[in-house]
Amino acid sequence: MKLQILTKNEHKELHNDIIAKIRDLINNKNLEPGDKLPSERMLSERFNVSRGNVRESIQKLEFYGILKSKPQSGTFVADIGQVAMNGMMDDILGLEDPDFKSLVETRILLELKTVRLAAQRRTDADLIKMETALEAYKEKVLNNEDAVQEDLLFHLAIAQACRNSTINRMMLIITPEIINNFEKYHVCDKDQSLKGIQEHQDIFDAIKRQNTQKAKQMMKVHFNALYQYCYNI
Amino acid sequence: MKLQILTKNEHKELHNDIIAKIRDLINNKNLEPGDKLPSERMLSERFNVSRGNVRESIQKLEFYGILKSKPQSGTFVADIGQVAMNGMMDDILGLEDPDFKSLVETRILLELKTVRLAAQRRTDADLIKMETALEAYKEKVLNNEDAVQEDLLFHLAIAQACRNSTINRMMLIITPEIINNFEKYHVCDKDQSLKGIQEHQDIFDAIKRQNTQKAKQMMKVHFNALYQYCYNI
DNA sequence: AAAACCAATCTGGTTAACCAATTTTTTCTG
DNA sequence: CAGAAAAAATTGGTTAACCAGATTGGTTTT
Repeated sequence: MKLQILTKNEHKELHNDIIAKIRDLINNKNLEPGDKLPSERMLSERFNVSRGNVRESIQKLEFYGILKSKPQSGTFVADIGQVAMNGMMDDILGLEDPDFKSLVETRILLELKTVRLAAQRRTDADLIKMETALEAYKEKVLNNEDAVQEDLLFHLAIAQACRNSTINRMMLIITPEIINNFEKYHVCDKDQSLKGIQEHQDIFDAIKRQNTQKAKQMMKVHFNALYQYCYNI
Repeated sequence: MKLQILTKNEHKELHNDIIAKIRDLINNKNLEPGDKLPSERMLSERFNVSRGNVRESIQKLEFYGILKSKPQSGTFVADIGQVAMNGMMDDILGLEDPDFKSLVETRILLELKTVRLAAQRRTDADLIKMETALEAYKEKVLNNEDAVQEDLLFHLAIAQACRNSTINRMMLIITPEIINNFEKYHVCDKDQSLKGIQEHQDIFDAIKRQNTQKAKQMMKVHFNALYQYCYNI
């Protein structure tokens, strides 16, 4: 086989192509939950791609819970049934790259929840972490320095305090994508930062006093500018 | 080097170990955004692990937006700054496996949003997809068959209609994990399924009439049993 | 006849060798 | 000496070879 280095897009297309072929294979062979897929070598030969590519696609399907690999044994169809499998496969293949609006919409949704949960569940250690991040943010802003990182860390500290590992993971996933878009669209400015100090302080105080309503309300205020901006792109 | 096959847990530990070492390296060498990391070969030698392990760790850090690989050139620190980088690294290293409660909590949060957005934004094509899934669900339940898959597909159809690729992606991530836990804890039963038909119908009707308030309310009702169950584990 | 055992085979996991694009260094030329 | 051209070294991407554990089918033993 000819060696060829792929661009990110070509790579993704090949990837999706293999995933679609695996789906068709499962359907054609009527493989049911628990059944074993042909070996990676057989698949790579049948699809006329390298074994590495097959492995990568299988790993993605494992990430989404559709397949399960067992070492030295084989790759198996997970227990989610044919109908669900096909539905999820279509979803996975149709996944678009996230746009800025959907990112912001999701971030606001998540953070309005994390701040409420954090107000309920925060420990003393969480408070210290948040306060540290808040002080670092203040110092940067008052020195007229860029404080995007410290802003971010304060929000991540809240997410950690909400004691929900799934939400926490999702915040981690969207955070870098948000940052990249922020830089691309130049969302931040100095005036915002000064207002931000008070807003961050209000949020922190509400969490400290375990006032869930107030915490959510203050977070809403904090996101107001971003919300407006996002919906006027 | 001795060959050794790792269990999933050992694999994860090695992985986190390498990530921590990369973080320390960036800090010690004071690498700033845009700077180049040592090559994969150098890292694998320095950390005394295989190059494949290093590659895998780098790919994870790329997923979270901390590093960027450029083919035939090198791996670079992303533009998020040292403070943010350290904060996110700690978060990534501290990520726990998702527990059932956090999954359900997150699913309810996401779906109360998707149903509202779907009611606003659904197209005719979305309606058809949802109705198809709904009819399949009805048929299964009325025939006294297991309908977990069809249930799931209806909810995924709503998620697609919400026109938010990020939320959609997150629904896809947690869905298989939810299913696995459902099976483990035997959440579903027959009585729920019969009630489920009416609840699904109510949700669908509200989305069709674009009644956002009603849609959210009906989804809340639909999740009530799950919510109670989850908080009493 | 059933159970225990063993070796050949098959599997996913792992490593090492190889490739092509890029970057750096050297050499050549004006 | 400066600049261009060429060659050597470096890099991430890719493929192929190898490994250890699991499976399987046949054989032996009880």
